[in-house]
Amino acid sequence: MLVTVDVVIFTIRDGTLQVLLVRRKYPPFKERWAIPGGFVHDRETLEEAALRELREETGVSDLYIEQLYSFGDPGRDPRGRVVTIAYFALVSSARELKASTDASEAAWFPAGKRPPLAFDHDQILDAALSRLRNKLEYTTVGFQLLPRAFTLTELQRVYEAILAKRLDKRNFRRKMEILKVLKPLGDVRRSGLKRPARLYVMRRTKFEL
Amino acid sequence: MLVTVDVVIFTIRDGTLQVLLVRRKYPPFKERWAIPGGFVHDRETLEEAALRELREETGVSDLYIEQLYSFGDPGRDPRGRVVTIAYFALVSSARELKASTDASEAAWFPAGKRPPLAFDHDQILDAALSRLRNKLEYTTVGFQLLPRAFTLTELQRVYEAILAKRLDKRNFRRKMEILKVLKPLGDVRRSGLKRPARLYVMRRTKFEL
DNA sequence: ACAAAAGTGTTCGATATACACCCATGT
DNA sequence: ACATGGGTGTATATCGAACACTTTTGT
Repeated sequence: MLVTVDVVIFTIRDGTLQVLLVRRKYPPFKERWAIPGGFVHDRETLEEAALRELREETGVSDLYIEQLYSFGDPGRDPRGRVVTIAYFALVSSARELKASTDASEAAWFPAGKRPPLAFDHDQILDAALSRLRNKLEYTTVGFQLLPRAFTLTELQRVYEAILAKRLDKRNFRRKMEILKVLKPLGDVRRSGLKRPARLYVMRRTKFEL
Repeated sequence: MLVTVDVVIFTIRDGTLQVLLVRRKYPPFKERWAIPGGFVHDRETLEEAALRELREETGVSDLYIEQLYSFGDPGRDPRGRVVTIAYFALVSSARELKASTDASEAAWFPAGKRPPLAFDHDQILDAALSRLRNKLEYTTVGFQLLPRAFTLTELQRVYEAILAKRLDKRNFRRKMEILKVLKPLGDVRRSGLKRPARLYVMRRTKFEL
């Protein structure tokens, strides 16, 4: 029986939640877009395999990753029995990513507006999305999508992009304050023609996440 | 690479949350207790495999089951690379279970007071316990541990056994009322020398769980 | 009559939501 | 001076936690 890992890689681009997909070059599902993934090697843990796939696709390695769910219906891959352990990962929007992999065409798609995917990858992506939305509410995963230093408005835009709804600025800021994870940097970001915004970094907390 | 399913089977016995373990007859971990499990067959889904293991161990088949997490560290099984998809299942305390399997010795242990287990099964069991406790708070999984008809006190005892703490009777009943999942049966249970308790069944809701 | 478990409301603090105006900056 | 996004507080509704007495039955 074959075991693979598939990694749903999210980032924020242009203010929307986007997911990295690769275009398949061979059958089955030739030319269809799919979630990046590959076989688990003999001496690596499942998470190491997921991190390796991630690094191969994006070039980055130190980031948030979490096991999502395992999919193994017979027939999900027409070539044979393949069980996949799905992971999801969050990449900071500041990271410079390998433009497109040597081996395969890769591109970012808005998570909600994407082409139909190969295999059961639509199902996997939906599971990742709903897990991400859930965790956003009771953890600090959202911070993983931003660069080290960020403004409160940027953070709020991340939440809004993921939840796909507008949030109240004052309530949002109060909630963040209660979490006690924001450390003011004293510094500001001047982004052009308006009042500069204070910068924050995430305080390392043992809990949350 | 080998793929197995392991199933953490919970029930309520003597007012405590118990888990079904089997004693291993062969190395590795000969004589140690372990979570029941086995290989995934070629033409069955992962969940079907988990249900089959469950039926083989307990003789029951229509019950609550849910995928928990996958464990696949190299070295978790000294015989070779084995990835296991862990499930957890809830068996109603009313069910008559096969006393002990033909093939292997099986027994119930209090979930909190159990012997050290084979492989990484302690880790799996801990994960199952914390998942169960979590889900208890925002779903109706707890009902799965009771027979079809039950009293409110019985239901409260289930919650208390799982959370390992006492709950307030009035607050508990109000919470159940808000859930709108209790259908009064009109009938009562006379259990001896005291006031009879009203019986309820769970109303089938599409949501929850 | 009494022992034993069933059943029932109210108060209070904490948390979540709705809502509008002034501030600092660059041009 | 004005346009732009940054920043701030209060009032109300909702939810969870604490808490004690009366009712129904069998003996």
